[in-house]
Amino acid sequence: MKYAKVAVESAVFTFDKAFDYAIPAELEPLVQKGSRVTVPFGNGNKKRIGVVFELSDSTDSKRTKKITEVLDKEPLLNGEMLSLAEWIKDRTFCTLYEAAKAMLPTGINHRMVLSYAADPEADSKKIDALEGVEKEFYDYVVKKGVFVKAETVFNSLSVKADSEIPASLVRKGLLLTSSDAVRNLGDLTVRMMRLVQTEEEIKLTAKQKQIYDVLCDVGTASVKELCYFTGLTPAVANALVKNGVAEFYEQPVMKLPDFTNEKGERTTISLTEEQSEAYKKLSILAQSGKPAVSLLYGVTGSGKTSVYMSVIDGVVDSGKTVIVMVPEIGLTPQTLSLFCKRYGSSVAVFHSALSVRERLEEWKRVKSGKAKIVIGTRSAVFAPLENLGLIIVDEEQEHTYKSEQTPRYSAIDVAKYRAAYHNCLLILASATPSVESYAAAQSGKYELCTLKNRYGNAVLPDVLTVDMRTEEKAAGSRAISKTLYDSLKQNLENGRQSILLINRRGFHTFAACNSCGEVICCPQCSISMTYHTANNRLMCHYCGHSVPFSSVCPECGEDAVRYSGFGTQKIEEELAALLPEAKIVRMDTDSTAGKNSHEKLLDSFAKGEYDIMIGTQMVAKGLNFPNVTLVGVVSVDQQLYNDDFRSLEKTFSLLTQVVGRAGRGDVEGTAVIQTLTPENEIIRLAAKQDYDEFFNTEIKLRKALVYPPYCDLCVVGFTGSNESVVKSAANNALELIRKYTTGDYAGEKIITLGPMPARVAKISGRFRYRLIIKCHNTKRFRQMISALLVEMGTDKRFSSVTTYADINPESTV
DNA sequence: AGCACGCCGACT
DNA sequence: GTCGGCGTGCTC
Repeated sequence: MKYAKVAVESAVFTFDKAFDYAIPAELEPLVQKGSRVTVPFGNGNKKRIGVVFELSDSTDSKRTKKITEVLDKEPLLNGEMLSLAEWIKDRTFCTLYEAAKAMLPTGINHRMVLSYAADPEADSKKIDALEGVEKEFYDYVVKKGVFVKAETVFNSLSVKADSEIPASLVRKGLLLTSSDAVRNLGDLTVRMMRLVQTEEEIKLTAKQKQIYDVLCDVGTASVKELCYFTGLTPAVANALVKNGVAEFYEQPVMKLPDFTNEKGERTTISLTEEQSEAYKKLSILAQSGKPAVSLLYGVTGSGKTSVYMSVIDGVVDSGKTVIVMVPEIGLTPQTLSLFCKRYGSSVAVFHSALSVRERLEEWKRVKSGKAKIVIGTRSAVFAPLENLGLIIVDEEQEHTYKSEQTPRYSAIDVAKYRAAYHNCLLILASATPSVESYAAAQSGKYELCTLKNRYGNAVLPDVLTVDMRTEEKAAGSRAISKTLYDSLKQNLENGRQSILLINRRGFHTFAACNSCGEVICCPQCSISMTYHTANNRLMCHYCGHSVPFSSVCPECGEDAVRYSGFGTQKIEEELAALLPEAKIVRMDTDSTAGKNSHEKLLDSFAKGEYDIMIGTQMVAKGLNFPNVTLVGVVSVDQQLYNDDFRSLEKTFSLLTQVVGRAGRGDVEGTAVIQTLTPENEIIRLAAKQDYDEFFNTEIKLRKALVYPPYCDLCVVGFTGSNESVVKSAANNALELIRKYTTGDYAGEKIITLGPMPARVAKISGRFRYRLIIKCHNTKRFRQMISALLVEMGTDKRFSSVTTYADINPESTV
């Protein structure tokens, strides 16, 4: 008998491992390492999906069950990926299956679907005894004559999905169940809605009328948009269609970029002396056949892309493959089209805006060896490329490279793992490297390549810092100073474009009662709600809860609730009033309503169809518009005085990039920064674009206060709906850590802070507490944290609390 | 996390 | 005497 070690889905960290299963003789030729299978698991032998990690001729376990089914003809994960999955489990405290799943495209996932059929051997007395909905349910299944999907029965009979009825019928021996792995595809299209012409008058409910009215106004809209504008659920849309008032139709979502030239066209890249020096250094490292990490530090506008494109040429020519990671692909269409033009169809894009099916197709193109260059966001680091020759991480300081959901991996750490495995070069590129990376480069751990000069004629823009405490505001505006207004107006008159940056975090349009002072908060989260002009509703950005805006205060009953603050929508309104002749476009990262994708908006902005672009941080990054000569930052303070240890670094990086956006062409640019604290050093350094001085001050601070790179941080988080239980769980964990460090883990040098509530203390009704541990991320330390998670996870007192650990999270608040 | 087993109270 | 409440323990 042969055996397989299988990582099983929906296991929990506390008992997760590769479980031994026997391979039945008939499946033996089909079961392979890296393939998915279904297996019976747990007391109920419920069928679950698993991934085969190893094959063996023997087993230590006494009771092995048998693999039921093999789902893949070809293995999905090779040896490298399987060991990488174990490495990720070890470092991020997830289950083996979760780690494996993170490496696969969403479209490839199966889900287990439950179906029912009548048991032919059922006791006829029990059948006769059925009544009501139970009888209806049973009769429906009998009528179908075959196994029928649970979901189908629920929908046709309007039975709720959590109904007890099927379970009871199964218990009585009347129904048989079967669960099957079904491929999770679809999502090729987005569901749109339009009205149908009808002769007859149809009576609509109040809610249906709302959707009807919106449709009358706009003609067509996606169901998602309709729900956003009305605050209703898709159920109301379904009802309208059922009534024959409207109909659904499907519209394809975003397309892959066009490969105008299949083969690609290699235009010559001319490099400056400085660039070609960096290129030579990187090429030697890339061809050395040894693993290496290099930090490519080049000021904004120094042409980092030209340098690493040249390195890629060499690597591709030597028959090897390349991964290029970018922070947020939707906002780098320019980089994207550059790659597609140059390398044609050997480029594959791992793009969050692609449909599930398109993602799967791209993944298969890479897996089959047809595509050799993968460009994409965080998950692109798992691209199934063989023979990797180079990995590039663009804007390496960006937080998007760290996953904040299970598995909580850092794509840069994974890239290091893969670079070591393939003996290849990893390039971390940035204009403002993270303090940790730059320190590593200085200590010689990374190879440092520096580009100090801006490319071509571009010069640093003038930076005006506006003191918002004393500065006069533009007429009728609360957020825009006269200086900024004058600059915008002048720029507009000169026929040039401007970008206005707004920090969204904590800087939204909230609603408060002018009579009693009550701020309208989300009932499930400890956060104030944001006013949206588009649908006149208050929305919670954490859980999505929304209510119509009302000026009557829920607390004191006075008609005195007003909204205020400077959200992007509010700024847009103010600006439109100030500069009525300007064409303004707004870009929100979380705006769901726009019919135009970011890419389209950016494209029309680049073509000059708009004069001013307003947006949140993402507009500051990686864009290159030669006609933009003015950049304004509405307020920098929220970002600067955020109480995370990285807030100075983030502000510096943001400001440097924003300032770098202005004047990339031949015309000198201007940047206007509005702040309440103009004396702040960070603002001065960013205005000068002086990274080195920033680094020198910041690294001293990190050393004095013991923060990375002088230690690692491990956040242990506790969430649950009962605050006092969550709190006592956190206290108990602290006790356990004390016990460990004086016992089994004596000598482990750590500093524990907390427990304290997270800054957003409650999300979706769940309270959040955390411990912050300053530590060194060693195997022994991780073993201690594993032990802690297991002990917390098995303690009955805390069964209602979820405990997790995250090493070096993106933020500690 | 699920899921079943098992040992107590409310009902036929 | 049976149904079903949730406390407890296990998962190859």
